[in-house]
Amino acid sequence: MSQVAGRQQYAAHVALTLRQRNRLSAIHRIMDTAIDLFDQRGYSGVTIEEIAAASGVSPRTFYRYFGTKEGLFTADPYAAVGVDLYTDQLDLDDLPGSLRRVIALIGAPEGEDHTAWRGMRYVMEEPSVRAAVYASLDREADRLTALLRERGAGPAKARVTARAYWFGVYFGSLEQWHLDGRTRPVLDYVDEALTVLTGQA
Amino acid sequence: MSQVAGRQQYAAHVALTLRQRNRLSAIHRIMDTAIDLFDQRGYSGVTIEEIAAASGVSPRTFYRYFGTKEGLFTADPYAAVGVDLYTDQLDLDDLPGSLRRVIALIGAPEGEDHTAWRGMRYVMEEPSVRAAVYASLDREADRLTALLRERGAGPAKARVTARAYWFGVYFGSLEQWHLDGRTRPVLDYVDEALTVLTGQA
DNA sequence: CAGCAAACTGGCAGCAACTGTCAATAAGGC
DNA sequence: GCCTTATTGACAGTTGCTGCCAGTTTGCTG
Repeated sequence: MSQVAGRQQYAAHVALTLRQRNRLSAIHRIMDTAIDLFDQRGYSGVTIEEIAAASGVSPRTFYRYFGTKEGLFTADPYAAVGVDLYTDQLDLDDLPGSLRRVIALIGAPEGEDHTAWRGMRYVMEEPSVRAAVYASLDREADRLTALLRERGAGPAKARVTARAYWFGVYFGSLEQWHLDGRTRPVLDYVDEALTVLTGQA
Repeated sequence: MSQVAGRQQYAAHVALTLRQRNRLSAIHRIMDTAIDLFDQRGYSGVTIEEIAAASGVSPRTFYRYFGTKEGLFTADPYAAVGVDLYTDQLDLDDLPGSLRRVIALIGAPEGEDHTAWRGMRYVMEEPSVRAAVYASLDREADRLTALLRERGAGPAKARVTARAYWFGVYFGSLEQWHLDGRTRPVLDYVDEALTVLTGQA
């Protein structure tokens, strides 16, 4: 989820210490600054040193926050604060519904300039970023596989289902939506994709 | 296909020029040497400079052949010779059968030491290698999506199906097989995974 | 078989991503 | 207001990767 559009403003209702608030605002500032620069000069045309300088932070700190350059797109600011948006929405008996809720929660699809979706272009078009997002999907699929197994699903069923949902339906829907120019609502694409898997029209 | 175990001996029946033969043997030599070194000191414990030196090749040439360090695991030696093993096996009206043929063709699963499967460990366990393999799957899924669309499938159906097959069934099966210690035949896992998608027991 | 164009290789220089270390600084409990 | 502890910045160093050019090998052609 957050790996594709992980820069949100929800969940401000958690009590945060000053350090955490500073950290969080720095993270958001760096993310915005970075995408501004990318929009100007392209992803590979911007160095981390530049991003750090423009954000008023040392390069070393950038790495502490994001780990890698691609981490800008996969880091979930709220994970550091202990908020797990994904698990809250998960219902193992209703994966389609869970997926719809996660997508809906990420942000309103209308509005090309919605800050949450500005990074989508790079996720889809920049190979290294795309690869990093896939690694996130991989981890999520692993988590889901384990949960399904706890519920009694066989290894094959659990693994294939989890991967089909995350890589096929989730990412596939977002990609198709992006390729179509983001005109129709994302949820339409998700619904279409879900019927392919579940088989019912 | 080849991205997971792309170091085979099949297709020696193609007429090759001296340059191509030299290139091919160098590629195989480098791959073998590299995995030997990895087995000794771990993936990140070996530098490309060392691999090149041990293979009797300049580092620059390594990059010309493989592009990246992970390219060792995703490069298909036979693509350079114009052999497309995948397309030959593809039947759009029988994706399950196509997948079984591709897996069967990669190599006999028996024999832990079969040279084709030595790299599997790194594909599964080394994050950067895994990511590179995912990028390969991504490309294959794209190809398959386009082919399915040409056959009249809708965008959602084509995209979700292609991704579910490559990421879910193909990679999922190999992973499960690897996790289980490579005891039962791979094709058993593929069959199990296929029934999850197609729905029939 | 000689000669030539093309492909290939190696070495060098350089950039940028990333990491370990340690001193300096800021935050939060007492 | 102090003292512990987490967080940051600066520095130096390693490694993956690329552009460039000169030297060599290959394989076609007259």
